[in-house]
Amino acid sequence: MDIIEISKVLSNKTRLKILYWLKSPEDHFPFQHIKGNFEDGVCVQYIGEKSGLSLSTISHYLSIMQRAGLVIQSRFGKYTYYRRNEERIAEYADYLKANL
Amino acid sequence: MDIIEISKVLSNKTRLKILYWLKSPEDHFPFQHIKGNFEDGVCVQYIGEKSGLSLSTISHYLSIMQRAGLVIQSRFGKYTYYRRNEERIAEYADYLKANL
DNA sequence: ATAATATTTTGATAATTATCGAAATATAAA
DNA sequence: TTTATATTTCGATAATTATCAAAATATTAT
Repeated sequence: MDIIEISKVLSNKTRLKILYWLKSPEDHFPFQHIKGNFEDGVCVQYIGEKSGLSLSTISHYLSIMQRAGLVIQSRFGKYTYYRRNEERIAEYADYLKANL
Repeated sequence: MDIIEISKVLSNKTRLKILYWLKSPEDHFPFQHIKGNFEDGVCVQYIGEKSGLSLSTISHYLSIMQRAGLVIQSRFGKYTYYRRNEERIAEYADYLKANL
């Protein structure tokens, strides 16, 4: 469990918001083409639009979030979906509680 | 509970070490002048020496750690002691568990 | 009062992170 | 197989953080 890597991810307002939005995508992302449910998460475009930052920035954010283990990426055709990695997120909080 | 502020503090190896050392000062700081116990924590010099960084850097680190609520400062004469703020630290982990 | 010691603050530069637009990839659609 | 769309990667610059040495403060000891 890399506290430094995860803390860096959490040191940014937009990344925290992304994590929050992905808790309940139905409430935060109005519609999505193709896959009607949110099982696999939300695609990069939508997250980008909602964030107000450029897609390249958001793509980069999501990749460091995934490297840190906080989200899970899955690609379907030309779309990339991201969803929370609930296990890891809970694990991190537990780890801090026990070791910080 | 400011996740960003606290995460920034935790995004640094030396600051994490300080938090760790302060868990059991007796094990990490061999002796201390004047106050024989560690009730009030450890003084800046010792933390500085152990860290290998300059005192000005460590003083600055400790002040942002205190601003974030993770340590408690107390001054006695010309010495400043720092100790962990266990309540806040535990609170933070709980907060992440519930809200991240 | 003066000198010595501990800590903090300031000012500077190096290193890292944020962020964009453009270019490159990947894949689907025509 | 060209074209259009989604995403990622690259290259650049702005903003923030890291870190030091020197100067300024605080307080004790002479």
